[in-house]
Amino acid sequence: MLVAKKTLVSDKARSANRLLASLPRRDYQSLLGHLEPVALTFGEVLYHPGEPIHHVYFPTDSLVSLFTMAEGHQALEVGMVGREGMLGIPLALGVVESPVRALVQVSGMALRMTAAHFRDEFQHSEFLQRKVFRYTYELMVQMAQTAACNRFHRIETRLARWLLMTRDRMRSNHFHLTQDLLGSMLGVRRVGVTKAAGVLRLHKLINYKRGEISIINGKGLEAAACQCYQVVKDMHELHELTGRRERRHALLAYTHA
Amino acid sequence: MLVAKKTLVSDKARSANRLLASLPRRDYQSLLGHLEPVALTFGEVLYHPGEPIHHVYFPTDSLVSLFTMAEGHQALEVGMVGREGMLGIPLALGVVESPVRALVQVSGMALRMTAAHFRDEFQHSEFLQRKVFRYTYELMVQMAQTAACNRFHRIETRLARWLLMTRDRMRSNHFHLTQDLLGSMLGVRRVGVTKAAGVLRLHKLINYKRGEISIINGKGLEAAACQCYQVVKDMHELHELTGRRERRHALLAYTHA
DNA sequence: GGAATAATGCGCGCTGCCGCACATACGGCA
DNA sequence: TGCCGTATGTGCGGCAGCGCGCATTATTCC
Repeated sequence: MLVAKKTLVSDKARSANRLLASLPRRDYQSLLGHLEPVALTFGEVLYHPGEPIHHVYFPTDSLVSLFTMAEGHQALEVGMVGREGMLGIPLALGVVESPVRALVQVSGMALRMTAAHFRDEFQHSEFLQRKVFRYTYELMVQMAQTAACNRFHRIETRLARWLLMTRDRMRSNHFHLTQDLLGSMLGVRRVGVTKAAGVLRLHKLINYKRGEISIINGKGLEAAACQCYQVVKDMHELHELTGRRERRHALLAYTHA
Repeated sequence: MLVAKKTLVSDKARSANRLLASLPRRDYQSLLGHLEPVALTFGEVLYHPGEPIHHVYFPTDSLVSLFTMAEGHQALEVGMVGREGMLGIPLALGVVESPVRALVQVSGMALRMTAAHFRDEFQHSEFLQRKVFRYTYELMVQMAQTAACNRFHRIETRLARWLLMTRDRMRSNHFHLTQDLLGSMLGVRRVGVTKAAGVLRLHKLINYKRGEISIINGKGLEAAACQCYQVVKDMHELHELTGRRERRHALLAYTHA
C-alpha cells in the first residue's frame, strides 16, 4: 500500500487532492520528487499540540480532524481537512509547531512531504504560496463558522452538518465512525449523539449500525443541517471557480441577515 | 485628532503597536509614509462580511472585535485585535474581502494604510511578511481557543477571561462597555451577563456602573477565569521573546492534560 | 424639573444538555 | 456455541442558560 509508482502519484493522486490539482503542471512537477503516498489509518495522530511538524499532508481520500483542548474537558474539533486542503499550515506561516492535535478520522491515502522539503518548495513556488495561503484563509473561515455553530446550534443540526461535510470530503455516503467519537468532535456526550442520530434515522435521513454510518437522503439531511454547512461548502467551491461573483451572493445574503 | 505630525507617528505610535514595533527600523521607515493615524470610535464597523477590505489597521490603544454571524442568531465574537496585532489579515493571504464583521469595541487610535499600499509594502518587506504571518498564526490559535471556551465554559468564567483580555490589550483596568454588548460578544443574553457580572462584583473582583467597568482585583479575576486566558496570553508573549523555550512548557503542560 | 432614553436588575417557566447508571444488541473469537 | 468486548439505547434528576416581560435606576435632552 505504501509503495506506489511515480506515475501513480503524478496522475491519479494529484487530481485526488484539490489543492495539488489546482497547481500549474510546472509547479507540481517540482513537488513531485518529494511527495510520498502514505496510508493514514483511523486513530493515528499526525500532530501533537506544541510539538514540531515533521511532515505536511495532502489527503486524497482520507479525513483528518483538528482538535483544541479545553482545560478539564474533552477535546473539541475546530477544523476538518480532507482532499480540499492540507495539514501543516503553521509551516507556511513560519511556525514549526502545531497548535492542535491532528487526528485521522477516516482511513485513507494522503501524499506527504517532509517539513524541510515543503519549506524549500514553498519558498520557490509562488503558485504554491498562493494556493496554500488561500487555503489558510478558508481554514480560518471554517474555524470561525464552526465556532459559531458549536455555540448556537443544537446537536441534531450540528450532527447533520458534520455528516455532510464528511461526505463531501470523502465523496462517499458511507463511512466508519462510532457515536462516541462523534461526541468528542461535536463536544457533546455520546448519549447526545445517540439521541440526535436516532431522530435523523427516524426521519430516514441516515442509517447506522455499530460504527457504520450511511447517508440515505442527502437532500433531506441538508435540510436538517444548519446553514453553516452551505456557507463553508460554498466557500470551498469558490476556490475551484475562476470567477466567483455569482456564488458570493449566497454568502452575503446570509451573513447580512 | 485625526491630524498628527509624522514624528509622532514614527516615534510614539510605532512603539504603541507591538506588531509594528517588532519590525526592523529600516522596514518600518518604508511603511511610515503610508501610515495614517485615525481615531476609531466605539461602534464603528471597519469591515463588513463579504465586502472588500479598504484599509489595514494597526490598533495602538483601541480594540476591535471580529464577529461571525450564525443563521437566525446574534453574532459571535471569534477574535479580538488590539495593540498586539492588525486588522486585514485576509489581504496577506491574497483575499480581498473580509469574512467577518470588524467592530470597534473600545475607542482609541490606530494607524492605518490603504489595501493597495499594504499589498505593495508586504510584497517587498520580508520582515513584514514574517511578522504578519506569525500574527495570522496567533489569531488562528486565539480563534480555536475561543471556540473551545465558548463551547465548554460557563458565562461567569468566560466573562472574566474577556475582561482580562481587554485589560491586557488596553493596558487599563477601566473601560466603557455595556452588558448588552458583552452579551453579543460571549454569545449569550444580556441577562446572563448581568448575573455573571453580579457574582464577580460580589467577590469584589470588578466594579461597574452603567457601562463603566473596572477591574479591581486582577489576580482574583485571573483565578476566576479559565485557563484559556493564560494559554492565549502566553502565546502572544512568546512573540516578544526571541527565544521561546522556557515559556513553551506552560502551553504544553496544559494542552496535554 | 420633567420626560424620554438607556442601562441594569429580577422573576418564572421551559428546554437542551449533562452526569450517572444500567440495559440491550451486535460481532469476533475461542 | 457461548463468551466477552464494544457499540448503542434508555431513564432520571439536575442545572445552566433561554425567552419573555417588567421593575428600577441613571443619564440625557427639552
